[in-house]
Amino acid sequence: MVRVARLAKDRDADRTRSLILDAAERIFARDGLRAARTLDIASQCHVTKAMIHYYFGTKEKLYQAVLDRVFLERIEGMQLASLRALPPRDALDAYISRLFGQMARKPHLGPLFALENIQNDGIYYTRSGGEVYRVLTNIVDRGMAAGVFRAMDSRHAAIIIMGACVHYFNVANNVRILWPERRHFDERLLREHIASATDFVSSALLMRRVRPRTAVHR
Amino acid sequence: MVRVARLAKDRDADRTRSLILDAAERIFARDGLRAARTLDIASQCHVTKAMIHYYFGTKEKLYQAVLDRVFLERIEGMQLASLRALPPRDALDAYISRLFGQMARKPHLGPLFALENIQNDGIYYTRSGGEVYRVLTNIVDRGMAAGVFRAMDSRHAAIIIMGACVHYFNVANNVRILWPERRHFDERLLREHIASATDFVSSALLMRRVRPRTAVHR
DNA sequence: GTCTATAGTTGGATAGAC
DNA sequence: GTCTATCCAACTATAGAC
Repeated sequence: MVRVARLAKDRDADRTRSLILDAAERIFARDGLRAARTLDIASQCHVTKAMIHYYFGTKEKLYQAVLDRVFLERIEGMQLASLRALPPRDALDAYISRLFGQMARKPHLGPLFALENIQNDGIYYTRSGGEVYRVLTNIVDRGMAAGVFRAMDSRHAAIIIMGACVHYFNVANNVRILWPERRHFDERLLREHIASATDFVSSALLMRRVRPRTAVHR
Repeated sequence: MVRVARLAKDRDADRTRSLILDAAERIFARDGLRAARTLDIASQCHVTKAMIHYYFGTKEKLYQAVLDRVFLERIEGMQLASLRALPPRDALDAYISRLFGQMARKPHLGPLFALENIQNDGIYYTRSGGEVYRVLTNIVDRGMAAGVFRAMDSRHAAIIIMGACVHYFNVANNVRILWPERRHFDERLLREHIASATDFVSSALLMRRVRPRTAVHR
């Protein structure tokens, strides 16, 4: 190691802390808590491992801090309280739109939550993360009561809708399965997915009149 | 360690090999390749770590063997070739039904594939795993051509449908978010999910005539 | 606040007896 | 084919200089 101590004027506790959180968020979103390496996190943001322990104590506490931060961001970004007040169709549209707004800004959030659910049963997030699901359940229930959504179990509906929206991000690094001509995550594909998923969910839920087709083969 | 060498008559290479694969499948489905511990796998099936290396060489090769096996099971269980021959609606029903048949038998398959996609970009599975998606794409394309499915990009549709079906298994260990009265994965919930998801996907895709509602509030 | 150096532990893999 | 014992690399976390 030839690196020299950073100049005093370049030291900034808030900035360093936030850089570590940003890097940790990306690394944890790929590796999960157990497989993530503090060295990977440190070198991604050009600090030393010691800094992680100086600011966060342990890897586990850093992980908790990461989830606490994204949880706050999500709660603010989704504006859940306001959704409960909107009429069901508008609330559904707004819910999905805000959800995708967040995922578009940070495509790794899907994997981060997926790993947390699978590997840790959501114990680092669930504390109050369930609100995101419960608001969606509420929207579906109100839509059914108002007669604008088809009848179905709203809790299953919430999980299915969420899956329809977020699965894309879990397979995003592997899209060459379906798009061999593309090797990586792509801005245009993302926009297409958002449009498709929004449309898909609406079609599944909405009671709607369809203009009769001329040719129906079965 | 007080355990004594197993009696010669109780030695069975095929059985041991298969026990290791079973245990590894479960552990990898929770931890992923990197975080999985060979000691965990070994103790789950009451053999020693040494046996894993005797039969499979390295942890990575064991992981590959696990994915190769589930890949074969899936290909056989899905009977993909036959699906290409069915009319679109029947093919879609059969596809989803067979998919859920496999997931019901092994609920950890969802997490196993999710981790593989997120953490390894599918490189241990994709070799030919894309066929499962491509058949679904083909079904959707044929359904649109026949006028029985709504118009949409079939590749996005495939990803969305898959997400609607499998997300449930990723959050299954965390269902107390929505069902506080239940603490664990549950047989009845699974059946409900299968029914809901099947219905959801059909409603989203099918061109159908809906009988007019009497009261529509917006 | 940031660095280097290192302690302490875990875990993948191997050697060799039975 | 299965076991015990052990090697060694990788990793988290700490100590202490600047």
